[in-house]
Amino acid sequence: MRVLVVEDEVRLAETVRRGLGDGGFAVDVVHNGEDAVWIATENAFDVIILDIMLPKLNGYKVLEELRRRGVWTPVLMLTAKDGEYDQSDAFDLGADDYLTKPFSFIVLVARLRALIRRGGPERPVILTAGDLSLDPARRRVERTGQEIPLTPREYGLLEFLMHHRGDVTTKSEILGGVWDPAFEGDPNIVEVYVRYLRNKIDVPFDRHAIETVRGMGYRLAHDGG
Amino acid sequence: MRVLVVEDEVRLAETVRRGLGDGGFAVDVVHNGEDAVWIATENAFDVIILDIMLPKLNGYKVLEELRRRGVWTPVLMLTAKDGEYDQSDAFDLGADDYLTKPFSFIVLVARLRALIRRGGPERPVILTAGDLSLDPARRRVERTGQEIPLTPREYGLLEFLMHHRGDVTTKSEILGGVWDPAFEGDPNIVEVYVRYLRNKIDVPFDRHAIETVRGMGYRLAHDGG
DNA sequence: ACGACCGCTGAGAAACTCCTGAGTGTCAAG
DNA sequence: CTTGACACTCAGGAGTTTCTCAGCGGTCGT
Repeated sequence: MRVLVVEDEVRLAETVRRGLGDGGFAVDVVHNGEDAVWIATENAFDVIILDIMLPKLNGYKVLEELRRRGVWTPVLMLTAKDGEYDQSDAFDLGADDYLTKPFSFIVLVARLRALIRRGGPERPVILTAGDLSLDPARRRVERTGQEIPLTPREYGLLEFLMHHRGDVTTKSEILGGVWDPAFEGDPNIVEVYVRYLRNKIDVPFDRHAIETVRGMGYRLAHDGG
Repeated sequence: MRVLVVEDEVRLAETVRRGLGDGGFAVDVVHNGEDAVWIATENAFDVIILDIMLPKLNGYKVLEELRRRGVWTPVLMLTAKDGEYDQSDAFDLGADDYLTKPFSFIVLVARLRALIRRGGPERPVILTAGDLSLDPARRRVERTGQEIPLTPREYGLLEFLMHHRGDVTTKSEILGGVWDPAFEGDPNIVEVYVRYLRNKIDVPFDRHAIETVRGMGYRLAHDGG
């Protein structure tokens, strides 16, 4: 689940990044409106958290520009209580939800989930690979109807692989998409989590659902193993 | 897609190198301004990532010097937030885009793609030679729809030959393009890998897809053997 | 035909990648 | 305080890939 956070207050941005990261979201942060338009145009995020007060291009302009460019990713706007803009403006411009600062983190996550669940009409709500299924809205993974409990990291990894199902993804891509983009630890962590996942989702005596492509990365089979 | 990274912070340079490398870019890294001018003048890069704070010759001087020499490769500058230079200076001097450190890797790649796209016509996404096909995005090679698994080196060699398909490429060119430009080992390695490739991609009882041109080098036939 | 050169080949050493089990640190619940 | 869940680190080992090397055979100029 990829989230773009557009927020110029570094402290707040970091808090949100960490919190959502722990919640299993892959978070990218940009600090001004221009970058926001760029990155949101070039990448497919599941939801965008957009502050109004921004350097270079304020939140309303960003939203306007995105919609003009045909980017219909759900947007949750952050409005200040005392701002010059009225909250209802957000809806007028095509925001899908808004939150007044300061906000509770729990509320933020709940609203995000709701937005994602509503989602875009074009995106299938439930990802599947063979008899493996993953429901992003409920963060639930099943094999033949049987729930498989996963930790947040495991879930993040599986969701990432599901999105790229059939393609080889490199360890760096996985690190960038599932861990913090600036993660500087041992890349071996990917191998370790692939193993954890395999232990949970593989069918005994069957081949791995997650195939190792030596020297390249990993690929989740279309038929889920 | 060749990228030159000019960055003196070794850690950051390495991160960028690895990330872009996995993204299918051929990455060269230099750590100071003088080397940057030299290598960028002598080679045809598709885009240059240029840090401002550099030993010997700072980023602005490098850019100035390159333009003076008639090198018009698109340049993306990395500016520090607290630097003495203003970001708008970058545009004045002929930079095509800039990014403020610290930056998100995703943003970097998106900007690069955009720059390259602006710079020239899109390259064909899938390379073919007869019933051989190579998909750079998926790092996947097929013959009549049947996947042929290759090691990273074998893949690199085949991709190189595919790019020069129909032309004779010398052993030195291959060494420079597929191995590290500073490779100092036995050039016989090329012959060895041509053989490995032939064993995997040739059709039995047919002529070699990779033709030997004695005294010159190798040529990949347009019709793939 | 002969020697010099060039590319081909098989074997094996060296380097690397990935897997795995064990262990540390943190945090929250009991 | 203890326990357990989770995220992550680390080191050893198996297997693969990369590279080196030496001998062989074909080709070319003389």
